[in-house]
Amino acid sequence: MKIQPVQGTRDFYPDKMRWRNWLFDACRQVSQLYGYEEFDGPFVEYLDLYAAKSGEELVNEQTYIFESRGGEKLAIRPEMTPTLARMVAARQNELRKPIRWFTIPNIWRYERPQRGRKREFYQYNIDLLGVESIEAEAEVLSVVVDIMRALGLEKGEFVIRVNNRYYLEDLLRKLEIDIDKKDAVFREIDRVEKLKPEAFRTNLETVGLSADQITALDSALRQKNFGDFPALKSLWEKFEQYGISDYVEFDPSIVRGLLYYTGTVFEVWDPTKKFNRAIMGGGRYDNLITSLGGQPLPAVGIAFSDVTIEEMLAQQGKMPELPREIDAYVAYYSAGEKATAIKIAADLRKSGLRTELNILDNSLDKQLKAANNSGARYAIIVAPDELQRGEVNVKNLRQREQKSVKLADLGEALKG
RNA sequence: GUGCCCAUAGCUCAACUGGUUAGAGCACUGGUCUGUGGAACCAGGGGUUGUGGGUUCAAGUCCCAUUGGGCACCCCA
Repeated sequence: MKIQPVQGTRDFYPDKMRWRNWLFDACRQVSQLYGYEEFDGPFVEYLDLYAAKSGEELVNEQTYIFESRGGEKLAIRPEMTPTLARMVAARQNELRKPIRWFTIPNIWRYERPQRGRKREFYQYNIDLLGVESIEAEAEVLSVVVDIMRALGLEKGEFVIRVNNRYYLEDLLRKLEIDIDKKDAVFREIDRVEKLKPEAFRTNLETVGLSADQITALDSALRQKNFGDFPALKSLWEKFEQYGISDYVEFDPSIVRGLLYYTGTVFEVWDPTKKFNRAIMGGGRYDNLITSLGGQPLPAVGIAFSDVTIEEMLAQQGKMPELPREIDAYVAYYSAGEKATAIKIAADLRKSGLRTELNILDNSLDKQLKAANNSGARYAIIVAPDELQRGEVNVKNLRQREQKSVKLADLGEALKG
């Protein structure tokens, strides 16, 4: 019987796992540099947690829902923010503020997999809660910029597109577009880039906008200047102070689908747009904690997944080479030297060196080949003649040089 | 959830319009080389052609279903 993996799930063989760890390490390191702490939560929640505020389609069509044995409606987390909000609301008073948290949960969404989209993925989330000023946005985006740079992406290789939903609402008001039509109009704005111009017009006509309103809206969306809109103006001043203004640009067509965003929204994109989706998405969600029964608490967050970031790196030829690496491989001439080899390996490990011991009683020839494939920097060859002098051969596998070393000096010889 | 494309050894691919025991390169194992690795040469193992049905004298090749992968839509990380 041959069983294939479940659609859209991920197998991480060691080669791939090294990459995942590399990615997670970068996220953790940078987040901690800014004083953010890692947290985690359960990967199942009551469905109601999402029903409240996530997007309708996300909950109704893309969430894995099941009934527990007790008959409760449960959901496998399709995003992390509601869990974060629930946890914060539950201990709101005792938590030190502002709250700087990050997490890398495993997320599930029931969608048709395609490039940059699986059903199972890891999603780095960073959130800053308790800061009303737009300085929060600047700090969170600054972390994001540093992570991208830690991953090897420089200026011009990614761009953070920023907007503010209130700016859009303002725009609708100026164009005298009925506020009741906001959701429908936002939806079209959100995908204006993907729609053909005619489709954009027709869709808005269907919503009930006049030809003049559509033309005015269309040209306003091309305007890459937010004028004197206060929130955006001071946000750009902060970007300047944080030294990240080279990485951001204003884009009035950024809306975001999730319902809980208020004010600032942002997305990270591949500037070549070869990958025609946002790599990251986030924004301000000032009302989510209250809607889950907490006291008012402003919040800003952003998230990206291992799948999209991999696509981004691959697209730009930036996937790192991460070969297997250990410090030493212990080989031995014959079974007679094995006991000594075991002891040497144990000693090396005690001194913190990653040491693989040859475990098959095969020829030296094979052992050296294995040593080479193990990714070891050094091969330790335990052989009778040298052993009589209290020495072993130490072979630098990269430089192909070999010397005989006293057992007592072995640890020192491998440090360089 | 809708439409379309794809599926042959661990990997990348072959196999004329359906026609004899499904091939190659790389990788792997062994040998040339029983105290020393990445080269070369030689040899070898490994596929009931994703799975299950059907058509046919005959199917990797045609049909149906199913599973997985990909692209667009949808949505979104």
